[in-house]
Amino acid sequence: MTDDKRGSKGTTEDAGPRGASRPVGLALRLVERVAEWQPIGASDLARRLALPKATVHRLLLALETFGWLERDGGTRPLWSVSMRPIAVGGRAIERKSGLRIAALSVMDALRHETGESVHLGLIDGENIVLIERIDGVNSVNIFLPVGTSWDLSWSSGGKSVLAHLPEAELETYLQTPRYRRKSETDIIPPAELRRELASIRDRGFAISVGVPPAASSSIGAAIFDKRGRPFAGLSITGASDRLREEELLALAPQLVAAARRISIGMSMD
Amino acid sequence: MTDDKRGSKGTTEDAGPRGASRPVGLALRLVERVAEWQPIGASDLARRLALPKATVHRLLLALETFGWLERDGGTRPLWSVSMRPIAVGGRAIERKSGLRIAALSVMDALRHETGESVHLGLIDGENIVLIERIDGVNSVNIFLPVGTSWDLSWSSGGKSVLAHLPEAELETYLQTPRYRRKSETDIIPPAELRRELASIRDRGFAISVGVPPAASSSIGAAIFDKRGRPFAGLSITGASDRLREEELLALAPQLVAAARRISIGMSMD
DNA sequence: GTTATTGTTCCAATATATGAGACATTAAAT
DNA sequence: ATTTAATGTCTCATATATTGGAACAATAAC
Repeated sequence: MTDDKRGSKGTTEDAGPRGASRPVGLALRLVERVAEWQPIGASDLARRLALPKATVHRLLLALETFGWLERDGGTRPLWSVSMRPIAVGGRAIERKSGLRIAALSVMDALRHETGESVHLGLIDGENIVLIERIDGVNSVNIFLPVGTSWDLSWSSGGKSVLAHLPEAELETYLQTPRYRRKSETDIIPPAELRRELASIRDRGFAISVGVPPAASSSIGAAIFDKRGRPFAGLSITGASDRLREEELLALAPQLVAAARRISIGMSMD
Repeated sequence: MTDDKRGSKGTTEDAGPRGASRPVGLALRLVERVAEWQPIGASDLARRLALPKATVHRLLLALETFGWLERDGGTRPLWSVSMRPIAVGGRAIERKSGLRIAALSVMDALRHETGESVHLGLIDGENIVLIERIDGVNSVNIFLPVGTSWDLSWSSGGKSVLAHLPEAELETYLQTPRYRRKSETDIIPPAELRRELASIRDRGFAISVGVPPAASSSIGAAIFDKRGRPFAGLSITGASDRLREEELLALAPQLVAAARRISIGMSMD
C-alpha cells in the first residue's frame, strides 16, 4: 500500500548467466523443483523459490499445457511432474553413445556369474545418474529406480569415476564441501577423500560397505571413453549382510574385467 | 532484399493454446525433438521444426546453460539431451503415488515364481511408459530401457489398460488411426481392436505373441486405482520361443492375482 | 579453388513476460 | 457457527526480453 511499482520486471540474472531466456530458465527450474517436492501447491512453491505467486502460477499453467506437469483433482490443486521427462530421458539413454548397448551383455553375464545385481551409472556434472540396472538372480532386497542420482562421493561407482578424473576437475569438485551420505552436516575432509581416491586408483575399484540393518554394499569400477576419460561407473550391489568386505574383494577381478570390456567395446565404433 | 520486416515476432499460437509462455513452449518442444533426433545440428533442427535458425540457436544455448542439453566437442556441434530429464523423471517415479513401492515386492515374487522378467508401465495419454523392470532369473535376451513408451495398442500391458477404459475415452482413442507395431502403414481396423479388447475384458488379461526370430512375447493385466480406473499395466515378458501361447496362458492366474494385489495395495493409504 | 551449408552475432520493432494488487474460495482456528 | 488466515485465480499497465531477418565467418562438400 506504500510502494506501487507495478509491472517492474525481474532481470535475467535471476535465471542464469549468458544471454539466456529468463522464462525458459524459470520454467525448467520449476519442473526440477516440482519433481523434488511433489506433490506441491502453487503458493508453497512460490514461497520456497522466492518468486511472485502470479509468475509461478502462470508458468505452472503453461507447463501443464505443454504436458510436463499435471495436477491432482483436489479442490486445492497439487502439482507433480508428468511422464514426459521420463519418456524424453528414455529416448536419450536409448541412443546415447551406444553405452547401454555395449554394457548390457556384459552386465547380464556378470549377474549370472555373481548372482548379484549390476548397476550402470552415467556421470552428470557432480552427480552420477543410474541409467540401467540388471537384477541379480539371488533374492534381491533393493531395487533402485533408474534415474536416481547421487553425489559422486556417495557410491562405489561414483567414487571410481572420481578417482580417475583429471586433477583440475577433482580440484573443482572438492571446492564445494561434500557431506557424508544420509547426513546434512557431516563434511568429508577433502584430505580423507583424496586418500581414498588414491587407493581406488591403485587397486582399480572402489568399495562401499553399508551398515547392517537393511543396507546394501557395493563394489564399483570406472568405464572410460576412447580418449581415456572416465564417464560412467559399473557396480555390483547386494545386501550388506551377504556382501561383506571379504566377498566384495572376491568379486573385484570379474568386475574390473567387465568394466574394461565395456570401455573397449565403446572405443571402437 | 525485397521485404524488410525486421523484428516481426511470432504469435503465441505457434507454441500452444491458452495464455501460455511461448519461449517456454518452444524450449520444451526443442528438448523433446532433440531427444528424438539426437545427435542433431542446429540448422537441421530449425529446418525440421520450421523455425528461424536464430531462434533455435538462441534457445539451444539457453538450454545448454540450464543443463538440459549438451553438445559434443566437434567443430560443428551436434546436440543431445543431458541426464537432467532422466534425473527429474526418476524423482517423479520414486514418489509417484506409491505405485512403484506397492508393486515392487509383488513383481519380485512374480519373477521368482515364473523365472521371467516383469514389467510395470504407467499410462501417459495414449501411450504407456515403462517405469520399472525386474529381470527374470532365467536367461533373458531383451532388456527394455525404463522410459520407453509405446502406443497403448502395442503391448499386452497397454491393451489390458485400454480394455478397461471408460467407453468415451476409448472412443476418443479410436478416433485416431492406430498402426500395427513396426508398421507405418498398416492400420488396425477399429472393429478388430474392439473385439480383442472385449475378449481381454472377459478373460482379465491380454497376450501378445511375437514372431519367432529374436522376438518376445508377453501377457499383461491392468492395475486400478481406488476409484476403479485402470492406470497402469503389469506384464510378464520372455523370449517368444520359450513363451508360446500355451505357456503364456499358464501364467495368467499368477499374473492376474499379482495385478489385483497391487491394485488393492494402492487402494489403501 | 569454388560453392553450398553451417554456426554465430547484431539489432530494431514489438509482442510478451512481469508482479502487485484485488477477489473469491477454501481450510484452519477460535 | 464465526472469524481468521491462506490459497488459487484474474486483471492490467509497464518495462523489457524475445524475435527473426540479414550479414559474416568458418567449415564442409564438390
